[in-house]
Amino acid sequence: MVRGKVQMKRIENPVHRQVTFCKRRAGLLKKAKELSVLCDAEIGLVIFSAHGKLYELATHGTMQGLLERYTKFTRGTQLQPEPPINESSHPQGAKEEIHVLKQEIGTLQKGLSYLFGGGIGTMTVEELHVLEKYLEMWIYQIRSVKMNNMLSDIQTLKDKEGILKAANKYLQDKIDEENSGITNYGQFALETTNNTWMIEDEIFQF
Amino acid sequence: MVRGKVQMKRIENPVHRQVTFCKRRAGLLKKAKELSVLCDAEIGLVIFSAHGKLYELATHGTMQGLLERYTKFTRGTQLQPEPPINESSHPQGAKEEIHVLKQEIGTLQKGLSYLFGGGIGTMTVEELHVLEKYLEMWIYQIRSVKMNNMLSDIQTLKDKEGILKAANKYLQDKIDEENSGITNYGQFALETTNNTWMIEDEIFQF
DNA sequence: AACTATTTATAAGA
DNA sequence: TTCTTATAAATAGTT
Repeated sequence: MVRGKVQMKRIENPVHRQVTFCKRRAGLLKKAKELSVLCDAEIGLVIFSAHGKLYELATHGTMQGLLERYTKFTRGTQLQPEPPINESSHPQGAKEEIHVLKQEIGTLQKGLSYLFGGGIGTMTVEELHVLEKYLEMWIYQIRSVKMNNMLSDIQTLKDKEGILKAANKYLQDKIDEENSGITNYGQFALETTNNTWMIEDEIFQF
Repeated sequence: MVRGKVQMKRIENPVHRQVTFCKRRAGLLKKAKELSVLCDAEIGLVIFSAHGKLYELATHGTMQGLLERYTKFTRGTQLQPEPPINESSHPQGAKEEIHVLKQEIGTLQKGLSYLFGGGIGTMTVEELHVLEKYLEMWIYQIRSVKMNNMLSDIQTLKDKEGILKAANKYLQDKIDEENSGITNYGQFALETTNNTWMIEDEIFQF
């Protein structure tokens, strides 16, 4: 007998939980069928028990058919509002761009799930190959040669910087040595911090 | 008030049908949530009204996640682990965000390889086209962010280089001016070509 | 949307 | 699981 309201939380007693699961599952499936019949609605119901067992109901045809309908229905709203980003329009806000990018990825993930979860037709080996090629290309491009080239450019510039600094210091030392006690030209080029250089009275900041 | 048992057949009166649909739909969704909470079950419920409107419920995460699980379950295939994407250190700030993006990509990649590795994909040529577009866009955007950061690094180094060159030249001029006709120290630091610098007798090549 | 007479679902015990 | 039964919850028809 029902003694008072049931608390809306997980039933801790495993036996009770299992019994309740059986009963309510049956009830839910029944209600779903009734709604479908009475109101001419198409209903899909998927239940995974805590232990991973699957129970399902599809009222108008197969679950696969329903998922296709669902995919078609949601694809329009989930995938389409996908504005391409123009990175040059946000030259300063890398942060903002990244935020949008994250959203893009989320949407994409969603969209892909729909595409694959409720896809239509059968994929041939040929199609699989095409898709594989795309993924390979994708990964390859992320690690692309262009990236390597840019990294190498950066290294070259860093090397140049080191040599220029050495040359600068050498010249400074020469001046100091030559004019010690005679004339004081002051510091012409001085690295005051990691990011600031002072030449004569002018300060350059990176 | 309820007068006798309800006949388990489509309600012909459209107004009654609509009202019943609203009420029973709410009840069904509530029951589904309750079953999920009480018995720790993952439930997905999709309802298309007679007029095609969609109502849905997914209790653990998203519907697409559930559909993935459903697809996986019904296909009886297993998910293979996926190696992470390569790491490329970046000196500027957006590093962390990019790392997160990479992880996101890894997750998606995982899902994709499962879906494709499973060998039972269901995609039309049309859908493949859509996916193709999205992958292209995605690649472009990820590269964009990385590219921007790297370009900014290069610019900073180039700026440094320019200032160092200016300092170098300034010092050289001072020496020339001071010691003209008296002592010839030669060229301490001289850019001989685009890629070669000579300091004293040593030649540095980039 | 709110009300209420009934039916229906179901928790606990067996 | 299934049956029983006391009670809670859902809801059909009305306002």
